[in-house]
Amino acid sequence: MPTPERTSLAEIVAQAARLLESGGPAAVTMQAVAAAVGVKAPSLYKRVRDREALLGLVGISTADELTRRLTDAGGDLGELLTVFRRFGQERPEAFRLLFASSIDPERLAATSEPVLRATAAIVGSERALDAARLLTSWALGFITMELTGAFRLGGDLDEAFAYGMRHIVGSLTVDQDAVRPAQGS
Amino acid sequence: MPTPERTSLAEIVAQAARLLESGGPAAVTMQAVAAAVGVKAPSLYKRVRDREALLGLVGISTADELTRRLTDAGGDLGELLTVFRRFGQERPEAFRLLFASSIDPERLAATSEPVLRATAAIVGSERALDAARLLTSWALGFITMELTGAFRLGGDLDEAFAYGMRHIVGSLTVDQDAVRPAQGS
DNA sequence: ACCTGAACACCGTTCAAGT
DNA sequence: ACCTGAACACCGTTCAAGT
Repeated sequence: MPTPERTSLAEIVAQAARLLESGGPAAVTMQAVAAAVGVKAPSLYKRVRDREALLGLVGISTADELTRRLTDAGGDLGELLTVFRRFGQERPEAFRLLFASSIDPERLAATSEPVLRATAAIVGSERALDAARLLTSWALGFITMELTGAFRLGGDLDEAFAYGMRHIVGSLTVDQDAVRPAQGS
Repeated sequence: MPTPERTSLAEIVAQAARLLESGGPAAVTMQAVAAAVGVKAPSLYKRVRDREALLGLVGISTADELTRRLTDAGGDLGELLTVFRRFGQERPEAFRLLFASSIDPERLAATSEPVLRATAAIVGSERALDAARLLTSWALGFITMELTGAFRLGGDLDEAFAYGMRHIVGSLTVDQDAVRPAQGS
């Protein structure tokens, strides 16, 4: 005789994400997730293959949320970069998970899309991919170091972010091969 | 009556690093490390506070190794970036650990030193820190995405790296405030 | 002074048994 | 058809007892 469902996959993923953000990956135990959705641990395996798959689903939902924010941000490159950074600050654990685990290529492509459109408008579709990778790499590295606390030599981080943004975006609007190097200091 | 030492802290850290690289963080169990150095798990606690502290020591030794390579690389910025990338490719797990966990600020300062010297020579000591952060962020992000396999939209990664390097290094030799934007595509 | 077996708490996962 | 208790393997860590 059928038993009524006491939870859902969506709720499981949501609670796992909540536990991740509040206590890091170690806090996402199957028992803690089960308790959060009002069920015992073995029941989770009806909806999820194992813990790794569950974390993968959290990663996917994180990617989708980021995609939504980027899409809503409009086409300005500075705006996109700022939204990206703010997302990392608001959900540091989810952000780390997203770029630590490997995500489904199609989801990632969707996340890249707003950035690609913005770079295409500046450097043309030919160079849009390289430019998007330049921007994404820099922002990812900056946010990672900011979250890890690797920026400990002092200085204003907001200013450092603006400095980087100015230089990176600026470099796209210049034909690098035509730039004559300035003298030192 | 004293018992002769059957291992050493250095050997423990070395074996932990070896296990990390060959099987990821999950392979670094206290039992596996103990077996690798010829001892039982409880004995490790004579030399290491707990597993987390052991991984911290692996991180420190990784930072020191990276510092050594960067110092030996000379002062050319492109050379430094290439050495950085190669290190990530050779020791992906150690690289990930290094930038995931938080490392002792002094060790990190030592690692930054070669980069800071190189940027100071180009933009002056005033802006050396911001410039070093720009370069390090970009390289860290690029390597992270390369290792995770996030670059799946095709294209030549060596070329993408060279593209980024050209633009980032190039942007340092230009006064961004004086650059007039080019028109789109 | 270092090493170990035994023990404990905790976790992921499986499965037979319940409804 | 979903849920659970019981069980298993495995892990980190502690500690009394060995040498």
